[in-house]
Amino acid sequence: MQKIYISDLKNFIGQEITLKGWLYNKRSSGKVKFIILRDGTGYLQCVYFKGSVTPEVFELCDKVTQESSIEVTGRVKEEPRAVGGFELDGVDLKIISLSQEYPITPKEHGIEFLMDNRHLWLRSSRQVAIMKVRHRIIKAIRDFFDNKGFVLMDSPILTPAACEGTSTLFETEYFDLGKAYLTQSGQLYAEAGALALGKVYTFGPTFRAEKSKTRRHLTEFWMVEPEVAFNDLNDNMDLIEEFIEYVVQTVIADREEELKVLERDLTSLKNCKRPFPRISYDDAVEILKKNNIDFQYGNDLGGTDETIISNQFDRPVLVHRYPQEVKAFYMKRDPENANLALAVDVLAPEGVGEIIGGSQREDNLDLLLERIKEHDLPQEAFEWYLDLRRYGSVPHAGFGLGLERTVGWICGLEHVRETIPFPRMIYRNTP
RNA sequence: UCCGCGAUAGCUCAAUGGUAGAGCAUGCGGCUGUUAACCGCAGGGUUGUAGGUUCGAGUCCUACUCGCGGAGCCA
Repeated sequence: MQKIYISDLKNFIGQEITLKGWLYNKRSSGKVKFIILRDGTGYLQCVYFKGSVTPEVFELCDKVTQESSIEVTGRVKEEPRAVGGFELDGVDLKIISLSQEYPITPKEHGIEFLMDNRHLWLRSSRQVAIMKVRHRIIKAIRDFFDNKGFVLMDSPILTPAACEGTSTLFETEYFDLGKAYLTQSGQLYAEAGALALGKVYTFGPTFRAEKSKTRRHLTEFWMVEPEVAFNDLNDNMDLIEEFIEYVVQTVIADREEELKVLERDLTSLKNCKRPFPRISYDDAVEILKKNNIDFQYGNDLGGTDETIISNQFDRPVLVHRYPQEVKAFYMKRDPENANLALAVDVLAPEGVGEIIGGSQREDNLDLLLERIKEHDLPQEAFEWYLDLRRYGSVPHAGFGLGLERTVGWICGLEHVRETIPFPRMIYRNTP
């Protein structure tokens, strides 16, 4: 038998149908019972009148508890008073499994309680909406690169050494080969891919063992990292702009309903069209000074600095050419000023902050060797990476976009912990 | 790691150093159009843990545990 979902109801008006799902909420008014059914595709109010169903069915309406799995049968009609615009005139109700007392009631809860019950919290309408937007963002990201001829080339998750040599990594024993680490970035492998396939992207989980404790940090998060051979910093920024515009515009057009559930004001997101402002690090420092921020030239931009800078603009801003000391060893120096790295960060508006970090890579073997020594990195571990400069090196560039921060921005969420089904944070690895 | 805040009923919270309370949830009753429905009644507590001050501690002090917000670091 063909399964019918709530999202298909417009095709069944006037017909008697059977739907399966869970009881989201119920209300009663003596001789009328209202049961809100959810099935993952939507919500449907089912109405049971005492006069039009058997006494057994009417009694079941009282017995059935929140989140019980149920099967409802009745006639579909349009009903502007009900959620979703449709209503089921119920004739039958079957309980598939009666739920025990459900911990998440239709009232306020604290974040600790909700996080402890994350596996159940995911059933509530807000979380469902977030997961649907997340999925659409992932699809938009993949569509964008696929349509431009990029090849998805996955990078390993277990790696022999730090990619950037700075962050603290999760460590594990790897048979007789000593220690292995959970990757913090697929970028170095993406570079190998770019020199093999021209345009590639990696899209997978990455790990940071930093004891970060802010609304922007997870220990496990997803990152998409495109890498393009023969691209310089400007090409990279062009790609970033086109990419962000595509993802944001596609998602807000295609997930309007979910963003409405999240009460997201779309004004700022609709603004998110090319060209984006591009400012240098020096310009950014000027902005901070004008805002009376005591900022030391040469430092990296902090969270509050980013907020002040991004608040100057009505769409994402690209900040380029940072002091090389605060950036990774593999970034190419600016030929016009060796103190600057050809890096670019993207700061999202509305106080969201950094969502992208990227750069043109150092393609000169000797300079890269110098950088590795300066950063005190073990050269042996990077021999394969250096080979990319020994055998047909080319200018190339790429960037990494943090998926959860992007989801948080588009959904208008305070904290990234709601943007991933099961967040991993410094004080939480359950459920 | 550092700074700040917090822990009381299943959940969210209240309670001048003096008998531990409300809303929601649960159970029972009422209501033929409810929208976190509403109205009435009932059950529900080792106040995070361990010490201390006091005639008396949920409340004051000390330590610990757990969590939350932020900083640093980063996407």
